Amino acid sequence: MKTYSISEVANKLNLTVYTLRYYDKEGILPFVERTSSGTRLFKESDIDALKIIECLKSTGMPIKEIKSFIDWCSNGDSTLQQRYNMFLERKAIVEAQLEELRKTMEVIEHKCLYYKTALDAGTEDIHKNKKIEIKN
Amino acid sequence: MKTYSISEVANKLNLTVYTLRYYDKEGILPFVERTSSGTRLFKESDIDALKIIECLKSTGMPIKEIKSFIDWCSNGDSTLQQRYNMFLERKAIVEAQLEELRKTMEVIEHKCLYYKTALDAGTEDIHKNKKIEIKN
DNA sequence: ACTTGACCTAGAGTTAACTCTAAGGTTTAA
DNA sequence: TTAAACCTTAGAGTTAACTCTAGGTCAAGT
Repeated sequence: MKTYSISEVANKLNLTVYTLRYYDKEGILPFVERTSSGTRLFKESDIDALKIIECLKSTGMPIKEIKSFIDWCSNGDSTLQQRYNMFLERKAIVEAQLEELRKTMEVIEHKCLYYKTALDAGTEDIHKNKKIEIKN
Repeated sequence: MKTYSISEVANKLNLTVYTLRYYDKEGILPFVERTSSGTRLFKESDIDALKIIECLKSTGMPIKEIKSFIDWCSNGDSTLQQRYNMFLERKAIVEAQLEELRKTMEVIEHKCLYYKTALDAGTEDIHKNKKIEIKN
């Protein structure tokens, strides 16, 4: 079975070796094996697990909570319900994030138009009588 | 013209008074006026500006960069191009964030299904022969 | 044999964005 | 007039997630 060194994994996943060692220190890489001399050996499945870790991280999940999940994974089928609940919760969080990001996008797009108009007019004053214009 | 105290603004925008004072210290609230005794008085337009600041912050923009924008705003029409460019750049960033968040959502939804199936079966082993099943 | 380059750990340092404390000033209402 | 409930500043403390350094081990190539 093919294995990868820490720097190979870092390259593959766009992380640094420092970050991977930090993750290991925090206990979220308990599955990574070592050579007799102590060098980490990452399996293909370890890289898959790291991709899930990065996915959870991208939802804003703190490393301590990711550790709970990893611990559950190590504890087998008795933790299936917790893991399912965790992903349902994450789903709700990401849905809320998407909704907020869409709102943010609307504001930003509105500002793009605002500044385009101002730039064409040469002055921001073009927007000064906005409310009066709406009235008429 | 109606004005608001720092704690009123904090409540209105779901921030703390500490955060607002920190923003002021960082120089992103130069427009907020004071009473003769030094108490901050927030105008309606200051609250609007804070909403834009929160919008930019939600895109991951660091406060130092937000300060550049606020400084440009203080410098009038000569900075319209910079401000326009900044919002175009932010738009591209938010588009990328939306795209990544959608991908994250797909992974999370997949995991929800995965754990639902495992939970119904009572064991994660139900997923063990996945690749073989696809072959047949 | 020895250099090179990758690996290791422990632990210190960094950064951003708060978050709070201490010490003090002001306003309001009984 | 005095207590409560605000407000102020300077500056220290916190937290998460890295990021790096020092000092050392190990395996491969010349």
